[in-house]
Amino acid sequence: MSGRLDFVGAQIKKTAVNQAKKPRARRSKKGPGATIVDVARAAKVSTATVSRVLSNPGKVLPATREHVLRVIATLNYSPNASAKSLRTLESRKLLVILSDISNPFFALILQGIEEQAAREGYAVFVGDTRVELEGDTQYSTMLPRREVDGMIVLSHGVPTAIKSWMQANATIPPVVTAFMAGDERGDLSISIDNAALATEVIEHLYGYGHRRIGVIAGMAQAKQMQMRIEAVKAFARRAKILKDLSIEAGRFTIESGITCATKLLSKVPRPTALMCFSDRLALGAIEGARRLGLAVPRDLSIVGCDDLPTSAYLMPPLTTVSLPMTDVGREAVRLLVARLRGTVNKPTAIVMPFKLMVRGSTAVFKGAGSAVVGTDITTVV
Amino acid sequence: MSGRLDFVGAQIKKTAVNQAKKPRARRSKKGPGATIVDVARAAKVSTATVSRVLSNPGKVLPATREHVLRVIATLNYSPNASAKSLRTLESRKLLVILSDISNPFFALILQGIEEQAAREGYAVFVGDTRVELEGDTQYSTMLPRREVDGMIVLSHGVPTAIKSWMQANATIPPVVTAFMAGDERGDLSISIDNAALATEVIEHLYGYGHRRIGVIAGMAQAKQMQMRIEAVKAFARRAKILKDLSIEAGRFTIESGITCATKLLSKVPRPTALMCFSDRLALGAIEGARRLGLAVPRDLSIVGCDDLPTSAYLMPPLTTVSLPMTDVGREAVRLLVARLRGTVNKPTAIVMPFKLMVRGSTAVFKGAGSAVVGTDITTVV
DNA sequence: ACGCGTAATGTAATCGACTACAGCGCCGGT
DNA sequence: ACCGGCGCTGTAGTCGATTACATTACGCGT
Repeated sequence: MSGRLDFVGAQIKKTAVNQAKKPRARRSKKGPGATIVDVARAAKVSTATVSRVLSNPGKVLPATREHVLRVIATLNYSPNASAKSLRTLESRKLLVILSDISNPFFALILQGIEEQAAREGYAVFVGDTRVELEGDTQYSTMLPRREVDGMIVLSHGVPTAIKSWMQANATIPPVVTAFMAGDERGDLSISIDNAALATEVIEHLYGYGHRRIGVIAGMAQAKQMQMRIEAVKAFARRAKILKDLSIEAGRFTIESGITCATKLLSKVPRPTALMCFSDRLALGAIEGARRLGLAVPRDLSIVGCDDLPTSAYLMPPLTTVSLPMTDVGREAVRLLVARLRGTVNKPTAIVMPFKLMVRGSTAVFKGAGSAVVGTDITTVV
Repeated sequence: MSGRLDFVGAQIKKTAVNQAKKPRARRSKKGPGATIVDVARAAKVSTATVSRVLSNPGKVLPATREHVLRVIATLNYSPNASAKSLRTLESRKLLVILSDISNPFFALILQGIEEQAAREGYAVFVGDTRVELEGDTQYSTMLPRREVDGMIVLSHGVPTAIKSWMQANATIPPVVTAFMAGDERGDLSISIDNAALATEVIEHLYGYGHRRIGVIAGMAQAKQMQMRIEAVKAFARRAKILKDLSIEAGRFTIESGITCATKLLSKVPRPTALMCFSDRLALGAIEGARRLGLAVPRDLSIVGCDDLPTSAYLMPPLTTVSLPMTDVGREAVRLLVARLRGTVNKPTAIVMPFKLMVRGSTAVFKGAGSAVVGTDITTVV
């Protein structure tokens, strides 16, 4: 801190001569790859021509082009990607950071990303931060190192290393956040209206006559979960059921769902409905209820969120909120690529739709401890 | 085809002079990245020293090292990955090819891969071939282009482009196959004993008294599925129930499970048990049975395969075969990295264990059309 | 015949980091 | 005092592809 520049270790010298050039021995038998020089030599053209054949075929005489292509095929040449990106300053690779790839929620987003990226000619890296490992993983260096042209963050926060790197650059960084909220969001974002979502769910439960409602929120520190919680509380306050609202949080796992449900259901009087902020939590909640001898939806209504492909096939089919995971992934790539192309150069927030899917896990509440199984009518698959 | 080398498009000339060197203008204000030259200049050392500070710190005087590190921090320098791999001929990246990332089976393998790769200092690309798109995607060029050092194939086949590239090289290629069987397998493989697996499942059903058994095999053309089918048939032949064995195949989706189950259950006499080659198929089968008014396991026993995290929480909890997806992923990376390091240089096949998890979806068959719900005893969670 | 534009190709600088080799300073031995 | 050796640094060539600029050939108009 108080350090002067007391550095003296290095000495600068001009060293002498430039000895007779003895070019270092070229590796005699190279491994797999033929290089552009090999091709040029074999085809008796210059490397420039070879390069043009591949990236600018119009500028080359058809006869030449075909001849070169034939040589390329013969030598089984494929251009070295590192050399190319070194020269062109772009890698045509994207990085996706997420917290748990084994969670189908993220896997579905990733699928959308991968699909669209492939379509746009980009390859995709996956960085799994394994929850809460947030921040400074090896992945945060990939953007500054130019290993990737851009990145998409699905995790619960933009790594701090990236944030500072972002601030160093005046322009909008090539980073898109998906499913984030508020301050956590980057300049480019794809998200949903978490408040509206949560409101719609609790309205559904309220409309079914539920007044004592429990909320299972995975990872309460995540901003988007806070927004949902706030919305739920706001509704409850308006509906004057705030004192009967209880909230538990943990992680986004089935086990956490069981634990939270168990806690919530041990309250007296017991909640008649649980809203869970993910389908996995809901699955856990159903299991927790089962262990307490409660039947869903007879004794307890449960709502999930995400609408995973399997949720419609649970017993009972899960009432949940369908989120456009795959579309969000695709949209994130579109936005990112637009930014990379320069088409987009100001902050952009895209909000995607959601849809409440009323299925068999919620029912109308009919007074003390009993309910009528509701509405197969509204069921959607 | 009959073409002589009639190519004359290119002319070779020696061109004249080498004009006074006017080095092209260096871009004045560069984007994000400081380069090693900038660091060297700012630190008043050579680029060699900077490079050594980062990759061979022992060879640099501590005072110098710290000084350089300080400059690096100040300039926010991070080395350019392309330049590095161009020089060193390694990228420290791996490619994973799979057929459907949204399938938790693959996602779990990928999780293991990613985790181990990160530990070993490799980053991971995901190539989703979206089933049957097999073969010649953009991903097959990544190895020859040296965009990645190695690859792991989880899909239903090694891309042909890779195969031919592999043959061009004498050595064992840096390619590991996982969950493949027989001829499809590469020189380096991680797999399970599909025959033993299938045999154990059908023995379980047979032991419970089932004689009319249906098999739902996703993607029958995949070698590993054929092996399971063969094993099942072999057992059935020995047990003299071959004529009551029926097999349906489709894809590895819930919908396919429903379809296949519907077909199998419409036979007369109806099978009393279904063995499904994945948990998703099993979930579909349960749904198919439900639609026909059959209760599981009372009217029908169902066995899955994979043991996805959610399967234990279905109603009824699914009897299935637990496969070590995550371990397979980890093991694949270990093997691949060993090959890259040269530790492994001959064909290696690792066989991983599996475990039948008897839960609530199978029951003892008691004569015509009724069964006793079996063995919560054996239930494992 | 001459000049000039244009199309096709070649030449060589360049991207950024790594590293073999060479230079220099210093210490200890004789 | 001199030499050898070791330790730290610097110099410059190299990895492979791209591309600005130079060069040449050729066609066309006057």
